[in-house]
Amino acid sequence: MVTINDVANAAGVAPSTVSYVISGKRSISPKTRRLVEESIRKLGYHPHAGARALASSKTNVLALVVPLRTDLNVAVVMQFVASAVTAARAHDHDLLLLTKDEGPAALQRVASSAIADALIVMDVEAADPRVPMLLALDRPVVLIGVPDHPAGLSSIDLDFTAAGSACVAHLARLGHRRIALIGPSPAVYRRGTSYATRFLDGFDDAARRAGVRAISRSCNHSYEAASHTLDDLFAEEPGITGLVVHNEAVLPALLSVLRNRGLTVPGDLSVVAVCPEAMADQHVVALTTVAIPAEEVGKQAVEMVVQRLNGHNTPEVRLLSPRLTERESTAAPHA
Amino acid sequence: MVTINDVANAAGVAPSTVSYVISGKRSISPKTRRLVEESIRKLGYHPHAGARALASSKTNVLALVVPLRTDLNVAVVMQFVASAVTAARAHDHDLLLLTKDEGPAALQRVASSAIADALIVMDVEAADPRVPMLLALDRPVVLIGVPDHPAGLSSIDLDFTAAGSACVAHLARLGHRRIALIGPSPAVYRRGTSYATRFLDGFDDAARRAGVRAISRSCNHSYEAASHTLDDLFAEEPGITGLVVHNEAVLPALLSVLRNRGLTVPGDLSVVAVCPEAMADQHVVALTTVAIPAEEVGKQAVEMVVQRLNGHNTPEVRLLSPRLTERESTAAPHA
DNA sequence: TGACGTCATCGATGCGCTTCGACGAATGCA
DNA sequence: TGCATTCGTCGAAGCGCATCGATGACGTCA
Repeated sequence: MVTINDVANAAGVAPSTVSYVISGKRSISPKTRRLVEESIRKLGYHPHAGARALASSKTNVLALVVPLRTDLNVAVVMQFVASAVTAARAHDHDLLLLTKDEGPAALQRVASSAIADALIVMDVEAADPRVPMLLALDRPVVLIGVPDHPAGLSSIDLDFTAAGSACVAHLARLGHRRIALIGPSPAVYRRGTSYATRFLDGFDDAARRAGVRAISRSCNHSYEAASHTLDDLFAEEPGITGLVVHNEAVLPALLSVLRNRGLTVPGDLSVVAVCPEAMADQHVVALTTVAIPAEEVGKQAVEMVVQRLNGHNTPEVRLLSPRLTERESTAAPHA
Repeated sequence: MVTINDVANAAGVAPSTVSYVISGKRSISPKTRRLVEESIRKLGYHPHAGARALASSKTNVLALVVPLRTDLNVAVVMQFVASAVTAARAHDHDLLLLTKDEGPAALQRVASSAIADALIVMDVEAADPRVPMLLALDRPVVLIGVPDHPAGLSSIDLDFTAAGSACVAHLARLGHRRIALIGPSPAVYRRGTSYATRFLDGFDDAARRAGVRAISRSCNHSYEAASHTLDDLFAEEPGITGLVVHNEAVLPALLSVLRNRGLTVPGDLSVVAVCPEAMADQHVVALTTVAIPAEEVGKQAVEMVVQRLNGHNTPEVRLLSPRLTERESTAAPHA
């Protein structure tokens, strides 16, 4: 292994000088800098991460806690992770992957062992058992999703309440008076994932304000489930002309069901989907969507956490404003 | 921070004794062991990862290089990562996430800085530029996917050649004489990802052996693309009665297209899909599949790498046998 | 009873790095 | 010319741990 001493010898300087060349924490004459940098390159020197962590109490690693269920959100989670790792590298950090399944103990472990400098936690629930422990961790933490009591933690998420409202507002503006929400699977509600209820709140609220009749159902993402949910909705409220789908996974199945029943979109039924932008064009008819800005969230999460590592010490809650993009799946209802 | 010295003091023993209690590398009297373990628990001691890495030259971290394009394979990649991280934890290792985009330099960096003990590299291409560097790395490496010249590297993958053959064999056995393959997107072939061509080889080969007329097309995963590809195939070979789909992402769109054209599955057309088992039931008709055993691959990849870390030093190429599960989407063709 | 082996524990050393205080040389100003 | 600064560099200390050789205590066997 090439050490800082090897570099120092090769360059004819002291090891500490090499260190200062690398960190830039003291001024170095152009001549020595050049000498050292050449030796580094020539020897292919890379500082030993462990030694560095030991001496400086910094690992340059961020821990990312991800829900690795394969049943849900896959595309969204993936987008998020991708942008987070990119952003982290841009700030000279690596990403350590933890799963939600490992529970609070894993967070404790990673923090106490100085494996990571900070944590980013996805899929936070309304009353998340991890929150109190994260507070006690004395390392920067950023949550994706907003718990009921964020206390001193930073968090970031799409403003799902506003998103719910935006969908209703759009349909109402087009003239729809009876609409329905197809929400996430019952499991999501059961887990208390707060985005589901926040969206529903925004949906109901906007419907009330707009004087629109609105009902909702949660729905699994099989073809069967989509079909049953639709039956339920039309049974309760036969005159539905607008559908809000807050469940990316069921979209393909749902659109198939509609087609099989001879219902055209947007002719018979307008559809607004809450999903990643990229998913809008993967269907027969391009979908009007409220985008889930997974990339933006990932990037900002990393940046918030890096800021806090740099001493910026005020917790902050960021809610990104929803953006509704009108495409072909919504139109005014038949008179 | 709680150090090994704190524990030693609390327990009234030497630091080295604490170390031996933890590692089990020397015998310890039951009494001291109890004392030490209690102190560890009471103080909430976790060994400092950096210090440990420095002293022992082991990080207990595995680097996982993932293709984080969101356009492709998302579900498969996700499954794989999930099982890898679980398996890694089972062997007391953490997972560091690297993206393919970072290129060979990132691998170099991670290895030279002693950030990770070993590497697992996904989405390996036939002539992968990373292979030579990985060889020079002097750390265990396991590849997911098989390059043309695996040289001294271990690798694991589904036996895609056999998978291609299995699909053809199944359709041939049912009596189909004209079949088509809808393959991955052109981008995949362009990148030289070897599983695509291996599958195609197996497909062609089996068709020849079975005396079946077989053609193939690559296909993007939009609705449009699916529709065009289908046109192409039927233009070239009007009598097609069996379809092999080696492209998870296009499945929903493809099935929609078929339905819209009034083609029933398996009545007019039998469909065999190559995709994760979990995806088989997400469609109107449960799909006959050759499973992509992402979980198994992830788990075994980790286990191979851990074995090599434990001194088991022979590179090994594992090809998992395909498993075809017959469901509702295949049947004998109309006479 | 003495020589010897085993078991449990200790102390010292070093892993590779960052950081702090110290120090000589070059520079400023009077 | 002399003194105070500033600049660039060095050496030493210490981060928390694993590991090796050494050391006693104890038991065994002759």
